[in-house]
Amino acid sequence: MSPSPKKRQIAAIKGTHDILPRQARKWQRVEEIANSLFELYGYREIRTPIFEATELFQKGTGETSDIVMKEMYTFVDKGGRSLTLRPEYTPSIARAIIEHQLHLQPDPLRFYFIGPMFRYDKPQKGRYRQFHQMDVEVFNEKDPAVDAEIVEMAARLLERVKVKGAEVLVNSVGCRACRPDYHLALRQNAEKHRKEFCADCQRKIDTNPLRIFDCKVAACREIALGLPKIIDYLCEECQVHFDQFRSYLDLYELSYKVEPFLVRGLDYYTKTTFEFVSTELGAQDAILGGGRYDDMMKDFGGPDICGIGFALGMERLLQLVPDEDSPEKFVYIAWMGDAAKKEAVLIARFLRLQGVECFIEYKSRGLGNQMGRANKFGAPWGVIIGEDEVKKQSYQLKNMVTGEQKEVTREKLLTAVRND
RNA sequence: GUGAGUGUAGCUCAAUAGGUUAGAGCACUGGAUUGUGGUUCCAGAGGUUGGGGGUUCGAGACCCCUCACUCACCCCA
Repeated sequence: MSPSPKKRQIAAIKGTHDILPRQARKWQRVEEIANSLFELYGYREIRTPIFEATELFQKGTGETSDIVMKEMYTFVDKGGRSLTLRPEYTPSIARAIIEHQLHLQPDPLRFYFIGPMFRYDKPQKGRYRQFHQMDVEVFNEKDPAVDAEIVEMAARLLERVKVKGAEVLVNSVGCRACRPDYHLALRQNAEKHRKEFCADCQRKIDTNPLRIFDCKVAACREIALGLPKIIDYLCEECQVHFDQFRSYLDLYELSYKVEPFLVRGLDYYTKTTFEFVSTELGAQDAILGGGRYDDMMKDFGGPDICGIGFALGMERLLQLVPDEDSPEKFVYIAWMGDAAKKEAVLIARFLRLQGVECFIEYKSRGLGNQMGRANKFGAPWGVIIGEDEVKKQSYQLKNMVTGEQKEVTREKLLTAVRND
């Protein structure tokens, strides 16, 4: 036969990452903080499938958005259905509400979720193909007070996970009544400067003039400053909404910046939009972004209820969350000989039943070796079990920090370890 | 999708101008010490130099392709 084929190492696919135990511990910490905070505000977790009908995102996220046009993981299943791994979460929640008629139930329509999203982007710092978002959504609350509430909640979250220096940007993008007028004015105005813009911006004049504000070319920025601002074109309703939103932010004593050029990338946003940015993240500087989407449910053929929410990038957030080395709290059980091994297993079972974390290894090793491992793993306690201990039914308990050691019964062992 | 840069042990990095068997520190395994850890000493294991092809007497180094990562564009969380 031909020479055996070379083994090719199978690696995690592009844009995906393993979250190894040390890192996972940090994820858990942040997730727990987030979950309990959201619950505190009356939000409840909702979990939906990781893939949906492709059509859901085409309609919900928007046919013209980059996400739908070029970034979706879409495939056909064996039944011939076109499915898509969710690139964002909002359409899934909207779908679930309509499907289960959640708006007719007595529960509040406030939801949160943490999980993976998928976009076929070119990976770079802060941007991955499988990434994770925290998602928060409120439905059927028109009042601008709720807009401010979720911004405040987001700010509290960052505070609790000790992220410093994030800036809060807010804006209003108007509604279906006032946005067309603004678009027209913007386009006409930009048209006057067409020759002065970069090639990209010239194209944007025709496709999506709002995007001109995102351009980083100095000349374009210069011109952009003189272009009309959405703020000056808001209809009465949107203007009042925005003013009240701001007054509630002031009530919360939250510092923020009105960023008239803040444009959210998805088509469905109306009125309030906001974004938290950090200068420490590089080009992908948005930690979270969100806004109001008052027309989405109706457009889905569902009830005419409004919505507002935000998505937060976990990978980006975790870059900013300081590491915390929480001390280990487990008991390392060292044993010598077969009789002691069985005794060690029983002691481990006993302690675990009592809610004490313990660690036991089954490979026969010298005591010095075992103490060395206990130390290396950071165990604050070591228990030593040999033939004598089995006979006496009492064990050597060693404090790995002070080096003190004493003989204890099973019950004394438990109380000593617990009271530490 | 576009452009630029970088890939050597698990990690951080060496290897004169292309020249023998690719080295070091940390980490890992074992021993000194078979009932006592952190220090020390000794030893071991670990690499087709990201992968493939080419130039050459000879390639970790040079050329081409490819893959991955990084940074930026684009876009977004």
